[in-house]
Amino acid sequence: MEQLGLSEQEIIRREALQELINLGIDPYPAEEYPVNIHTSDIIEQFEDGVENEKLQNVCISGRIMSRRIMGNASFAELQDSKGKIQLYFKRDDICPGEDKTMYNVVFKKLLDIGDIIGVKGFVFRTQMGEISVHVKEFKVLCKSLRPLPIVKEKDGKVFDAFTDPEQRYRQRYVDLIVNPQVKDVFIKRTKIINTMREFFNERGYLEVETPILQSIPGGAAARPFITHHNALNIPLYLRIANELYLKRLIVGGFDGVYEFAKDFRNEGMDRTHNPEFTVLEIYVAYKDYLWMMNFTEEMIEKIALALHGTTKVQYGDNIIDYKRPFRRITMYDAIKEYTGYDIEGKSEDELRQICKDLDIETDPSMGKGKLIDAIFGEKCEHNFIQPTFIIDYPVEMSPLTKKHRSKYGLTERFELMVNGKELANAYSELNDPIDQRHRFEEQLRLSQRGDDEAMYIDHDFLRALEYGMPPNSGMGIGIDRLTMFMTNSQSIQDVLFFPQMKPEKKSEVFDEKVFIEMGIPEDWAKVLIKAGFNSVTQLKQTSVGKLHQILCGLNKKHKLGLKNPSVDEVDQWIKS
RNA sequence: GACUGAUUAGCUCAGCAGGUAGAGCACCUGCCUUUUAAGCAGGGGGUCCGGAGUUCGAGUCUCCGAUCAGUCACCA
Repeated sequence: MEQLGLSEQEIIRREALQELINLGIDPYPAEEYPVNIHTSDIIEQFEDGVENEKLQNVCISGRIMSRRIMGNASFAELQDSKGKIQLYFKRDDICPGEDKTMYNVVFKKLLDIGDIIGVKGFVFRTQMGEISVHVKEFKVLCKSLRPLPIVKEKDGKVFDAFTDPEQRYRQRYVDLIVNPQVKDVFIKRTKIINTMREFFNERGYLEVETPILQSIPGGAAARPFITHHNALNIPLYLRIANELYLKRLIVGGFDGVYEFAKDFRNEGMDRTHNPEFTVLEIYVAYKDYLWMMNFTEEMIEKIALALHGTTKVQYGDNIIDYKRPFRRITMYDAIKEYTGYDIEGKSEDELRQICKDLDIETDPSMGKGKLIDAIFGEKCEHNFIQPTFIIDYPVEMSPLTKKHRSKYGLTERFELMVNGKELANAYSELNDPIDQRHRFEEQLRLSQRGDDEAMYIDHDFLRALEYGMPPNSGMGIGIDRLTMFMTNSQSIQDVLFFPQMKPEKKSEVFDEKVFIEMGIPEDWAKVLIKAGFNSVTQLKQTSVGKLHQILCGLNKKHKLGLKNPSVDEVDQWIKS
């Protein structure tokens, strides 16, 4: 009965699976396969006319990606984790004796594109000049029951590429199999993280883990995901940031702590936002934001070099140069540069007027900080394509940042802009507990004014500050965005293995029980559903003769092997 | 959440001005012992996203819904 839901090709593959079993071949063997080399190594190491012992006896495994069968000889492409190589199968080499089953039946009939096999043989170059493995023996390692999308390629040109975004993201495993460039992005992503980790570890900073379930979602302003702890009977939030916990560790006496953290924000999704995302946050004691700027530059330059061997990286139409030093400009100068307005010392009302003049929408809940942020966001941010540090943010926008050492009303904060987007954010951290309390209270006032993004007050964090937190500087950088920039990916979905999607539409299963209860045998009930009957009324509206025809037809078509009912029987089913 | 567009075979896509649903690859049968987007000759395969409507007749027109994508809104 199971063939009812399957395509023709899937049925054929299941039949092949059964035939393999009938031949005594285990399509899913348990034992280790003694692979001794990767495809890419073979291609690198092969030299014409050079006797290479290792290549005389290779043992590789992977997935069959294409087959070209030509009578008693065949070619196939095998793909492993590192690449692809062509295989050459010759009937009389595979089957030296009388019995040609392994070639004629197993290889030619029962194997398919997508199957995973292991082969042993020697490396040679074909007349057409392609380095190939001449197969002496092969072994089925895993039978594939679903046909893969077929992607063909010639001279670097790809035909029938598997491009549908929905399928690529939902079935990333398929995407990874047939689109080799995809793998590359994720390898780079890991390389970015490893480069950063090394950079921090070299300096003696400690990688730590802090809570993801928090009772106060602090450290940033964003709507959280809420969950519930049954045993404690309290709400818990998935963290929107880990900043306040890392600072507690600085209070505790560590010189430098960092965490690659999954954060969660219950907000819109688009090309640059996913509800869960990864941020690196690092805090270093006794440093300030000027030090942190140099540190950040050095780190990013190093990443670019590690990935590309150069500081110049293509992103869309632009070439971004991550060579140190990056441009630095204050937020006020940036606003002056792009709007002509000098907002230094302006009151909230004056700022509101400027917004109006600049055609920027405001609402009454917006304080000075938000107004300035709106001007910057609307008029300036997108202009900073090359890496640029925007420094000295207004105090109202930065409730966790130390006041500027010399400029009144500002804080010691920078954001790194690249490609017109925020990439990193850093401060000289506020360690004055009394000031911190005032800032939180100010946030509370904003929230009472209707700003639903103002920060929550975390009293335990304030208590920690009261014990004394050494001066320090912290920096956060979005790993997903950094990966996008470093791999020329235009969508965050391309740098996440499994981007958030709406749940797959479950095919509406009309319960066959309803038919069974009418007295229809279970097998035939399933056939009826296959035939598209989803309700009793629908069934009763169909003439008995037609129904009988449909049922017998499907039975034959799908080779179900059921005994056809008589017209009278069918009549009784729908009469009841 | 709003607007626009997409949804047809396993995959990539055609399909008109309503009239029995098409191609290439994949699949099946046969031929072919160094091919390569292999080739040659045959063949099967579709709830045209779902539902309702208009019509003698809907993949095609109208409405409702689902999913995806893009833009915007939201998002320091």
